[in-house]
Amino acid sequence: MNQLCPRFEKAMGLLSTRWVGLILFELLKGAKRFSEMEADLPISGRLLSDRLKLLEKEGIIQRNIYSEFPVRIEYTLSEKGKALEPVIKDIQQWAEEYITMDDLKDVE
Amino acid sequence: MNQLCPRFEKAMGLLSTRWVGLILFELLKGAKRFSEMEADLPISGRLLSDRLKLLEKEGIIQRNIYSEFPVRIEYTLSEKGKALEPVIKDIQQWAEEYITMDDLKDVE
DNA sequence: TATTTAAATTACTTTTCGTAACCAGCGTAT
DNA sequence: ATACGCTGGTTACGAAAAGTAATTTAAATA
Repeated sequence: MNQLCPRFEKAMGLLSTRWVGLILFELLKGAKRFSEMEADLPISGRLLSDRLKLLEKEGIIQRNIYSEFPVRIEYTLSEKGKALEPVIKDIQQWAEEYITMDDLKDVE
Repeated sequence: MNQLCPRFEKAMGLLSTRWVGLILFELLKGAKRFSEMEADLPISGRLLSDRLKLLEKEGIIQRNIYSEFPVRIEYTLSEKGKALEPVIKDIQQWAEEYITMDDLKDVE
């Protein structure tokens, strides 16, 4: 009986897309290349490629090409992306306070 | 080359589980019954059931049974769950500021 | 044109999702 | 007793998305 705010629903949809949070966390530390992110995150190249395209389309990240040898491509947060920093920080803080060792055992 | 914090990764995994964000948003408004959430959220009973079980297992929500006629079962946030309020509020604020009408058209 | 390196895609299998139909338990009416 | 109505789920199954590994594209040198 209660309408959800469409903007919130959209935002939540984006942020709850698998791996998007970790990619944002990574990019908050600064510009990153594809292979760096692939190494740092537990995500396959296929999905990393998908998610970077999604985030670029949504205006959250920028893709910068440097025509060096070999070619270098860096991903950075846009202003819209940087504005998500509080969200990520809050999650970090919550995790530190409420995620226990037991939670990490993950004995599903 | 950069290690992710396991607690953060776990928290992000939880929060980025489909529908979890919307369920939290719903429960921040107060106790809710299964059928209320099913009506309010664009989620099927099967997944709502799955997610409620997950969140209960993770200690984020509580399931309270009232033996009335007919039986009433209410879900509420635990302390751990309520502590996620800042995350949800930040997402709301970000959505209001950065999600445009265009974003909502979603013409993928 | 062949080489080198990074970035991205394709082909294929496994997991998760979404829809709709179905079941359980309990109090009440017949 | 048994049949019904109400809430709160679960099951079955086809569709969609994710995971893995091998392959392809592309650009600057040589």
